[in-house]
Amino acid sequence: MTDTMEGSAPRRTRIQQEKRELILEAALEVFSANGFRGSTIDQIAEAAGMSKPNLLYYFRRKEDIHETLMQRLLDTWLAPLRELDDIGDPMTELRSYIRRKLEMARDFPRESRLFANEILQGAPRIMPMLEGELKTLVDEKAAVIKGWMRAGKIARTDPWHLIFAIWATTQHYADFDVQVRAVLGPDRGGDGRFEDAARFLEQLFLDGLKPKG
Amino acid sequence: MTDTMEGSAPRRTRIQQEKRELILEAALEVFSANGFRGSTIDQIAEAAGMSKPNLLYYFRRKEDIHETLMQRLLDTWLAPLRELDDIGDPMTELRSYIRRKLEMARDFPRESRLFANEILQGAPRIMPMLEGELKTLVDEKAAVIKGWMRAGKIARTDPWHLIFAIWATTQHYADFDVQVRAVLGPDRGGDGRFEDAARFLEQLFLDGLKPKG
DNA sequence: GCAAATTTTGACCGATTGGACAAACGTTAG
DNA sequence: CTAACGTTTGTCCAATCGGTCAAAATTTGC
Repeated sequence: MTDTMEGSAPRRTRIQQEKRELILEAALEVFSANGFRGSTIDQIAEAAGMSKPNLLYYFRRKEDIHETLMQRLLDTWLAPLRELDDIGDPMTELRSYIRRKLEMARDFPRESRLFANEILQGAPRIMPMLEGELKTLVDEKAAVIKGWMRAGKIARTDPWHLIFAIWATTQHYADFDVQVRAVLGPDRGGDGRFEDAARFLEQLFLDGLKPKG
Repeated sequence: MTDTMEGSAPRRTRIQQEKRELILEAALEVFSANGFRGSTIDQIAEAAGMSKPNLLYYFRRKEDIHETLMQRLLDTWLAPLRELDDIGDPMTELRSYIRRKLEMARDFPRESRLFANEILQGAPRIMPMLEGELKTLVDEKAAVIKGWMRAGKIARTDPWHLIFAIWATTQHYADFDVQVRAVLGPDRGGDGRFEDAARFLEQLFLDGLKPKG
């Protein structure tokens, strides 16, 4: 191996690609459960079924794994918001955005927790991305929502805080999963909890709590 | 010192009381910023202005500090929900519950993050409390809310998920503070963000997003 | 088949960690 | 004053951590 594996032209072997994927998968499992500092290279190596020095052959530092994981995460994580589009009925757009976010919390809880962990610790490694890419995207979508409000399609309110509320309520089911399960109990906390949540969130965001009539 | 400091009758000195408070305050700062495993006794000792062995004289293990902190936290953390009462107008009760929760996120962000950290890691140390005390309280308040729904005072929906949504949206401003600030930017992310959030959440929960009229 | 390149491993290292311990220091009641 | 008790500190230890390194094992290009 003459390459440093980090440059702009990775040029990787078949084995390198496979093993790196294996490591990233294992690291996602470990990091999301224990946080960055709470996770050890040994844990990740064991979860990936290889020795520690072998893992360090593919990622020279623990931080490199985390960084790679984080970069990939953010792209897929923001995809639903990117899809929020000006064309189409606003209420329908919002409803499907909420549903997509909730589906991500259900299908990718580890990614959600990894992200939550990073933010909780003050986002030391992704702060530039929050102030740059993320802020730009949110501002852009907030403008779209503002347009809907001006057109009288949805009630006037703060688009930024609306987005925060959608993030908070949906990701809650991934990040606080153990609490949700504990409170709902064995029967209601089963697989059906996501459908219940979907129904509730749709009603909350679209109708509020005011009694009808 | 003949006492173990752990029994049912602590019997503590004036200095012990003061120093233990000092340590708990310092530990809250450190634990909430770095998580349990990410925090070191040395960090806490330095934040408390004492040496590590001296700190270990008051709390024999790192885990004891965390446990004590967690026990105190839960009481104050659930106080707003305990106050949710059957008497009084349902809409007013819910509004002030939301406001109280948001005020706690504003005034006690470290406590919120400490709690979030613990849940994110799977709540290894407080699981019994979640399944016991917390579940009981939530079930009780869910019954109250259900009564309001039956009486036609508020729209029919799932009380448990309603409580989750209130938790998620309010605590979001403490747990994801850096993200909220980054997205809102220097001007809108200032001190006023909590008033904006309060206005938004009130509208969201009480009126929904449906355009009026 | 073979040489070069890549992959894997065991042994090891310095730094950090949680915690133990005895000695020194301070406080207080008689 | 002083003996008993409470407090503080310096020193030390074993375990764990992230990471190195050279040698062995394996794969790959020709």
